[in-house]
Amino acid sequence: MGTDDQFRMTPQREVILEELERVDSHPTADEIYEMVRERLPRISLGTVYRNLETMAERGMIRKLEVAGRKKRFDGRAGEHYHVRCLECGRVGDIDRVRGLDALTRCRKLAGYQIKGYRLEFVGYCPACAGGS
Amino acid sequence: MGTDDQFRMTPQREVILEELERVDSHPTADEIYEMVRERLPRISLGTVYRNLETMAERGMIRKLEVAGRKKRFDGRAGEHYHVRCLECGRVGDIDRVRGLDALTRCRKLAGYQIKGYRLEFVGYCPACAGGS
DNA sequence: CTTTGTGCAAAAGGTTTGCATTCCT
DNA sequence: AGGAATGCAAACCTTTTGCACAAAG
Repeated sequence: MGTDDQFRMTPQREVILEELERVDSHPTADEIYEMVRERLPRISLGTVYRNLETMAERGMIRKLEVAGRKKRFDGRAGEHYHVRCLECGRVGDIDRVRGLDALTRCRKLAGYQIKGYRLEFVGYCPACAGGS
Repeated sequence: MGTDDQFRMTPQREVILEELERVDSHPTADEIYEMVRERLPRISLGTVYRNLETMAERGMIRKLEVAGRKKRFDGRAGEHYHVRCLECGRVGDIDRVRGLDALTRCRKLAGYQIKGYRLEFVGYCPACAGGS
């Protein structure tokens, strides 16, 4: 009575996971592809996309929902905020901590020069009310 | 010594602007295209894209920096937050008000069932430091 | 032998761009 | 004329998908 199908830890997945955990840059799919390709030259971009998706569904990695054209992925656990560079698009982390406000942390930890923030709530609209 | 080139208020731009101000749904470019097309059947999608971009640069409208695949546009002035429906992708507004916290407002005003939020800071990373 | 994953290449979705033409001024 | 904007179609970039083959249980 397997509710979920079996997941196989293939070499491709192992390497993707390792590379993703090695960096803290929230790479895009094609960046991950390039990183992985140095170790598995024959891997295909399609496989990278498929596996990132699969692993994100299983909670093994995180798919970032940030503004911008390309999707980004993250090997880190735990909730945290992000900082996006207006110039180069780079995305950094900010721990989600109480007590010390995030803006201050941001300046201190990452050296980012903060210009503002975007707050986006998510949930179910009246029409879709299906959420619960 | 014209720093900026001249901007012409063409019928196409007028209609795009009117339609955008008429709704509060933060339409995507193709939704705007459909709306506008009922009044200007011969307008092209390219023109819509170009004009949305141009008008956003001039601050006449706002290009939303929200998560998701398609870009969205907004005819409203003033800063405000957004709510995104996890089911249908609809994007609603929440005024940025002090005193009454946003979560409460969100439930009251829009009837959204809030499941969480995304906070994204923006600024310049150490490498791009050019911001000032 | 059945299921799951892979590589490859084609398709799809969204946006941008080149070019000849039209519209203003 | 001369610059700016338009329509059309082709190009582009990112992501997804179909399919035949390979690998794992």
